[in-house]
Amino acid sequence: MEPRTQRPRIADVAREAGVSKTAVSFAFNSPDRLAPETATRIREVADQLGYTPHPVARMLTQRQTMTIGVLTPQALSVIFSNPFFGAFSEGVALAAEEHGYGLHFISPLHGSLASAMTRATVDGVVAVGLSDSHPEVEQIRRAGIPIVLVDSSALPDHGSVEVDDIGGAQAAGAYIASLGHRDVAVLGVEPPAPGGPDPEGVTNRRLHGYRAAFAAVGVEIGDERVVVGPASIDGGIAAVEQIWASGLRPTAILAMSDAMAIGAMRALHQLRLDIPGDVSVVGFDDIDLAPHVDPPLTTVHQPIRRKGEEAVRALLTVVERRGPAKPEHRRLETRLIVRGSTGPVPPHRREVAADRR
Amino acid sequence: MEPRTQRPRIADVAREAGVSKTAVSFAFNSPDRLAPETATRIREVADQLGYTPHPVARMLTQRQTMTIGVLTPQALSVIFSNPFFGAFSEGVALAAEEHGYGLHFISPLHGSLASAMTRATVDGVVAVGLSDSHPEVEQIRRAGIPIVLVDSSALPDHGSVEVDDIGGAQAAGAYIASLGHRDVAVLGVEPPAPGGPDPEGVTNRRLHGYRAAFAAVGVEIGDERVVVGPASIDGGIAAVEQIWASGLRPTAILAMSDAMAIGAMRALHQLRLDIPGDVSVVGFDDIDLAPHVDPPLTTVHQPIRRKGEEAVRALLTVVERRGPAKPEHRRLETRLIVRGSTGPVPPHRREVAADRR
DNA sequence: CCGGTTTGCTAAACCGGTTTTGTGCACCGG
DNA sequence: CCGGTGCACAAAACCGGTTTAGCAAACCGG
Repeated sequence: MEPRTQRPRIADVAREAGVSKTAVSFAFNSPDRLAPETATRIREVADQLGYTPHPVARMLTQRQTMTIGVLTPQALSVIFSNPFFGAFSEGVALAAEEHGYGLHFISPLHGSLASAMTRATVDGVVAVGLSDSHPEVEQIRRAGIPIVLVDSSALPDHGSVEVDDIGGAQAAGAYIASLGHRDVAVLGVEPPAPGGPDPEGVTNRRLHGYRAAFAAVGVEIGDERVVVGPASIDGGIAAVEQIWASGLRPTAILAMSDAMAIGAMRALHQLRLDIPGDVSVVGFDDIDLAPHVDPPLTTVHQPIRRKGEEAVRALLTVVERRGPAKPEHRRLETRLIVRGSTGPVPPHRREVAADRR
Repeated sequence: MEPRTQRPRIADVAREAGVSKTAVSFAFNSPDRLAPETATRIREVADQLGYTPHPVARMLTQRQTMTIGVLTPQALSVIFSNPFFGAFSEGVALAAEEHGYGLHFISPLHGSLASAMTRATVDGVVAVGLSDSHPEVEQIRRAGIPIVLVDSSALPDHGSVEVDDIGGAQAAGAYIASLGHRDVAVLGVEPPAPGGPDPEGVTNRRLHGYRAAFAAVGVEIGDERVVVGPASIDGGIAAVEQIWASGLRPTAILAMSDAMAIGAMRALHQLRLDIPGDVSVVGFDDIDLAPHVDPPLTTVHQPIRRKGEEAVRALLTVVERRGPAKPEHRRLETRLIVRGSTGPVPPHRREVAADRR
């Protein structure tokens, strides 16, 4: 009465073709070990029955999944709202496809990254924005899964790909300072871990760069001038609203992501402020659309796609050779790209450097 | 001499705890079938050994992967370059995470979607832009994998989610026509299948809408005015270059994706043309950044995220209940959003309707 | 005190393949 | 004519778990 199992199994093919399971397996995986006509006969029977080897069973015996995971400490639904991630995924996908690997996105399941990890069937993972402060990393290594960290070089014995965050931020800060701005605000990206600002995280590295640049002109960027939020347009809008609500009136905004910068511009526009006439805005990432927004966004360029590609390449070198090759640590360049969203500080806000504190 | 197998297996835990494999399995999956203290003891041993059940083995016995696939007929690296896809993925991810499912992206492996499918371990797939002209669909159904089609309602016995492409395109066309434009060009999205223009595809539906709108004012949009390319910024640039190279000088461009529209604007800008003064541009999708580009993009809005969500929901209703519930077919609304990239036809190009053919 | 049910666990079968080992037969040189 | 080698396939073990069937001891009402 039960319709039995839906899809044909290897045993069905074997019976139908009058051979053993072994023969069927051979027909698919090493046909040269069979007499040619036997092999073809088996295959005929197989696809006449509509048989394809069950991928899970195959994974189990071969001990590999031909899949790499992309691990994010935040929900995919928030991650994907940042255009940066799309471009990054593009790079990851490019390298993965090139090597015949599939892509599996892993994000916290019911709030737990750890439990999501245990469900995931991957040969290795690219973890973005995950520092060693995350206990998950330890769990992954215990599971013996190769891992490459993106945007955090925390673990020396695992591969990593990052960019020169400090240098990029410093360049952006120095440029803004050179335009005469002394009253600035910083828009930081939400730390992945809700538990405090990760000292090794992207946010802090970039902040360090900004601060270094302004320290050089004798200006200190206080914590009250740094507001963090999700790296999205809405996040940028909310951040600017918060800044204005707190009474600050900066003449320049340093955003750690282009999406936030664009949101900031929208919010400023709503406040009837001109960019860059009243307020300058500089982003970070240089997403594809950065040159196309109004005004064209001055931002720190980072090679987003290459970041994804390099991460996968680094991962695959350790995945594909059994032995743990010495982990690669790669740091990619950043550079400031000046477009139209930045300009000199407005005259009435000009102050002598010594004026301020 | 061999370091044996890396990660501990269930048998190791069983031996160490002095119980049977069954007991260990129970300790994890149905602890109530064990004496409380036995269960806790087993778990202690387990995580002291660093044991977690092997996900692949678990999949095999439970006959489910808790993963859904997103199937695209094009390489992920090209798909992800379209901001639309990021937003779509956001919706997919949201619904998937909500139900505890992981996400697996499936794209052609070595050029073959079919072989990529056989490798994929998923409980169901959301196929975007895949019509029944793709033989893969047949293969998937034979494998007994539930499927929901996005942007093509071709198969009545599978769920589908689409938007009112024709209506949206018609609205866009009618609006452009109402501004006096009679000389237009269309930027179509590359048909997923290299094998000719899929008559059921998105491109043709939208084209149908545009043509209907212009037919109403007595203008026929000839095939020479339709150029297709990848749905990306670069695709839009290339398409406009091709149009200009062919000698056409349209006063309005109807793009089937915002990314192409933005690329088109860039190319037009390079040609020293003003938007919308010389040429009007209208997109399709209404991506997040559409209001922020220069000039703000007039476009046809479609609920991108909801499309992803609905697709997953429709898929899960059939995945989660054994029996094949009657497939859902959902069609979402589109609407024209007028912003700044469109305007009246320039005076020197104004022509009486009767003038043209 | 006895037959029957419940409790707590184990042995064995199973999921659907791959891989190792084994076997019958043809072939082949000595 | 005979032992050795190679070929084509089969039998059985295995991958790492879950699930079913089963069994001994404890419990329980009469």
